[in-house]
Amino acid sequence: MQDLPNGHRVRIRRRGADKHPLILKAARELVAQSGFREAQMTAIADAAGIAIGTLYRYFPSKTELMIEVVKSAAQREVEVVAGIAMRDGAACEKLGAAAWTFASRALRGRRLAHALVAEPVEPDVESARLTYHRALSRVFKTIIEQGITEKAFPAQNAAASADCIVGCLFEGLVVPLSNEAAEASTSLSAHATAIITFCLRGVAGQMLSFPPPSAA
Amino acid sequence: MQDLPNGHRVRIRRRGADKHPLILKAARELVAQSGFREAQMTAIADAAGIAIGTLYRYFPSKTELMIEVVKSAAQREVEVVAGIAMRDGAACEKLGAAAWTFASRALRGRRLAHALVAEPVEPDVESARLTYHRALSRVFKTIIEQGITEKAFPAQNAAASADCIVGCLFEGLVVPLSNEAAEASTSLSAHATAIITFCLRGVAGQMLSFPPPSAA
Amino acid sequence: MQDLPNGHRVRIRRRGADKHPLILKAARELVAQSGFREAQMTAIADAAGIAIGTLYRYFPSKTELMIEVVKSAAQREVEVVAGIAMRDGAACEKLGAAAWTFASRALRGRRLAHALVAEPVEPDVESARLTYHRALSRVFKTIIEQGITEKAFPAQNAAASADCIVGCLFEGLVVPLSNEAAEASTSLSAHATAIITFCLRGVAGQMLSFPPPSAA
Amino acid sequence: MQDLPNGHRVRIRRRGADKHPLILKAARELVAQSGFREAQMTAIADAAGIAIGTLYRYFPSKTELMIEVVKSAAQREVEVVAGIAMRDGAACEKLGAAAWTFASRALRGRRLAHALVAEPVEPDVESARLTYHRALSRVFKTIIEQGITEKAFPAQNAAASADCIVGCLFEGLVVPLSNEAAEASTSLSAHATAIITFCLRGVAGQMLSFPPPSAA
DNA sequence: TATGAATGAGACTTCATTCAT
DNA sequence: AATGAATGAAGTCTCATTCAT
Repeated sequence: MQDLPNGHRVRIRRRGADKHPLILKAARELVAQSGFREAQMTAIADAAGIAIGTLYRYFPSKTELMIEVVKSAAQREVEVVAGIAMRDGAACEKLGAAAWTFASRALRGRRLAHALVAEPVEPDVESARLTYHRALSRVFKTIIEQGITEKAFPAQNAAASADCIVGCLFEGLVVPLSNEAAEASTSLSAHATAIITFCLRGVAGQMLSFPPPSAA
Repeated sequence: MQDLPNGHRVRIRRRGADKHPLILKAARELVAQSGFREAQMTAIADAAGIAIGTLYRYFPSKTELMIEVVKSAAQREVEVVAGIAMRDGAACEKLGAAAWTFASRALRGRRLAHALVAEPVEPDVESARLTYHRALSRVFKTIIEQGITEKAFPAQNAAASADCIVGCLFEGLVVPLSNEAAEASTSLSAHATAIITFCLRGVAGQMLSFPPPSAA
Repeated sequence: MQDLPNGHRVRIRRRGADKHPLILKAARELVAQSGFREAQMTAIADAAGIAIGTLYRYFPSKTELMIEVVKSAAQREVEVVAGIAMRDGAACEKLGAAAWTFASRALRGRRLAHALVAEPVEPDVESARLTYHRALSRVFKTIIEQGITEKAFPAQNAAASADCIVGCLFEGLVVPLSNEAAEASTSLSAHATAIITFCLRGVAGQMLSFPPPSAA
Repeated sequence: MQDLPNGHRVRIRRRGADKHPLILKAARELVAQSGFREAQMTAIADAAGIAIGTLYRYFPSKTELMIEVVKSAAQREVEVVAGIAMRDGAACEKLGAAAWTFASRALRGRRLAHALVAEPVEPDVESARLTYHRALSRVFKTIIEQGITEKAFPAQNAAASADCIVGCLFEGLVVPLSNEAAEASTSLSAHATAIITFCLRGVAGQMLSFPPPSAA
C-alpha cells in the first residue's frame, strides 16, 4: 500500500491500465450530461466499460468519487483563471480577462458548470464544491489586492469583493444555463459583457471600459 | 377537479379544513430544519399530524409538494424585498435597504435560505428555484431602472446588474452558511456590509456611503 | 411513536395484524432450518409472505431481527427450565429435572438449538446469545445454591458449577446435533442420561441415582 | 494430482517453496486476530505476502482454507493436551493437568479459541470444528478410562464424561472470552480452578483437592 | 508459476406511492 | 375523507473467484 500522488490509497498496480482517470472521466461525463442525480455507480461503471466491483477498486465510495469529480472539474477551471491572475499587466485588465475566461468556459460545458455551482449533492460533496468557490474567489482576491496596491482600485474588502465577483458570474452565467433551452450565444455573450462590466464597476468604483478579449 | 385561484389543481372539498397550508407549513419547516434530503413524505405527514395517504390527497407527488415549498418560501422573501422597492425614496437608498433586508433574513433561516439557493433537488424543483432567483432579480431591476431614470445611476443593463446583485448576495451570504459552523454574527454582519457596498458600487459606478439600517 | 412492551419503537398501529410475531416466526423457522447464514432478509420476507419493505417496518435492521430471534427462542427455553427451579422439592431432584428438560427440548428443535449455542453470528447477535447462556446458567445456580443451603450439596462456586452444567448440556447434547445425521433417539437418550449423571456428580460430589422423568 | 501424506490434495510442485504452511499461518493469525468474518481471502494473501491468485493455487476455496485453519489450530491444542494424557502418573492428576493446560492456553489466544468453539462459520467448517471437539474429548476419555481401570474413578460413561469436561471448559472459559472486556486474569484463574474442580468431582464422584500446576 | 486487476452475483436498506379499510 | 400498512424498485457496497499476462 502507498499513498499515490492523487491522494488515493490503493494497492500498487504494476500491470494493466490505471482506471482511475477512465472512471473519473466517465463519471464527469455522466454528471455533465444529467447531473449528480443520474450518476449512479452502476451507470458510471457501465459508462466506463468496467464492472461495478472494479469501480470500487479505485474509489471507496460514491461520495469519494463525486468529490473527485467536483475537485477535478473545479481544479481545471481554477487553474485556467489563476493563470491569468499570474500574468503581468494591469489589475484592471487581468480582472476583466479572468472573469471573461471563466464566463466563456462556463458557457461551454453548461451542465457540468451548473453541477459545480448549484446542483443537489450530499454534504461531503457540497463541501468540495464550496472549496471550489473559495479557490476561485481567492484568484480574484489576488487580482483585486494588486489593484488596490497599484491605486487602480479604491480600498475595499478584497475578499468580499472577490466573493461578489464569483457570485455574479455564477448567478449571471451558470444558473441561467440550467434550463435546457440554450439561448442564442450572441445574447449570452452580451449578457456576459454586462455582468463583467458590473463586476469591474463594483471593484473599481468607476466606469471602466471593458473590451472583451477576442479569444475565449 | 378544477383550477383554484391559488393555482392549485385539487379535488373540490366542501367540508373540513383545507389541509393544504398545514402540509405546506410542515414541509417548509422540515426543509428549513434539515434540507430537502431529510424531508421524506412520511416525515412531512407526521409533522403535519396527518396520515401519509391524506398528504397524497393534497399533493400528487413529492415533486409537486417540493415545488410548492420552494414557491411559497420564495414568494415570502420576494414579497418582503419587493415591499421595499415599492416605497418612496431614492433608488440608491432603496437598493441598499432591499439588499440589507434580504441579507439579514438569509442570516436568519440559514438552512431554508440555503435550500432555496444551492441544495440538491430534482430538475422540476430546480426550475421553481430558478424562478425565485429571477423574481428576486426583477425586484432589484425595478429599483435600478428607477435609479437610472432619476440619473442616480449610470446607464446600464439593469437586468444584468440585478442578476449580479442576487448573485453577490447568494454567494456572499447564503453559500457560506452551508457549512454548519456558524460564524460570529458580528463578522457576518460586517461581511454583509462589504457585500452590499460592492453591489452599490457596481450599480452606481461610484463610492457610496452605505449606512445599514438599524432594524432588519 | 411509543415504546411497545416488546421493546421496539414502532408507530402505533391500529388496524391490520401486527406482523411482528409473524416475521419473528418466519425468521426463527428459517434459522432453525438452515442457520443464520441462510436467513437473508429477502428470504425471511418471502417466508413471511410479506414484502421486504414491510419487514423493515417492524425491524430496523437484520441485526435487530436476529437478536430478537435469539432472544425469543432463548427466553422460551429459559422460562421452561426456570419453572422447574421454582418448584418445591429437593435441589438434587430439581437439578436433574431441569437438566433433563433442557436436554429433551434440545433433542427436538435441533438446528435452532445449535444456532443458539454455536453458530456463526455477528457480534451483536453473539452478545444476545451469550445473555441466553448466562440466563440459563443463573437458573442452575439458583438450584445449586438452594442445595448448598440444604446441605445436600457441598460448598462450591455455584456460578462456576452452573456454567459447567450449561457447558455439559451444550457440548454433550447440542453440538453433536449439528451434524445432520440424526442418531437413534434411544442412544441420544442414553447419552443425555450419562451427561446429566456427570453433572449431578459434579455438583453433589458423590454418586447419585438419576432417574430420568418419564415426561419430556 | 495426488493425495499427499499430510492429507492434502495438491498439484505436484517440484521447485520453489511450498507456500502451504505460509498461507495457513497467515490465515490462522488473521482468524486469531479478528475472527473468521474478517479473514477475507485478499487479506490472507496480503498477510502471507503472496498474490491472491497464488493463494488459490494452494487452496481451491475459502472453505477449504478455513477447514485447514481449524484443523491445524485444533491439532496443536489436542497434541498438547494429549501429551499430558500420555504421561505416567495417576489419572486424577493427569486429568487436572490436562484441563488446566487447555484452560491456560485458552486464556491466552482468546480470539482463536473462541473461533474454534463458537464463531460463525459455514457448515463444512463447522464440521471440522466438531472434529476438534471430539478429538479433545477423546483425550479426556482416555484419561478417564485409565482412572476407571485403576479404580481411581467410579464406573461411568467415559465418553460422556469426557464430552462434559470439554463442554465445561468451553462454556466456562472460552465463551466468556467473546466479550472483549478482558477480565482480571486473577479472577479468570480462580474461575478456571472452580471449573476444573467441578470436572474432577464429576469424574471422581468425590471431593478432590485440585492444586493447579504453577507453570501453564 | 505467480500475479492481481477484473468480475458480478447477491446482500442490505430506503422511501415514494398505493389501496383496502 | 382519512388512514397507514404494505409495496418493491432501485441504489450502494462486499468479496470469493477467475484468467490474461
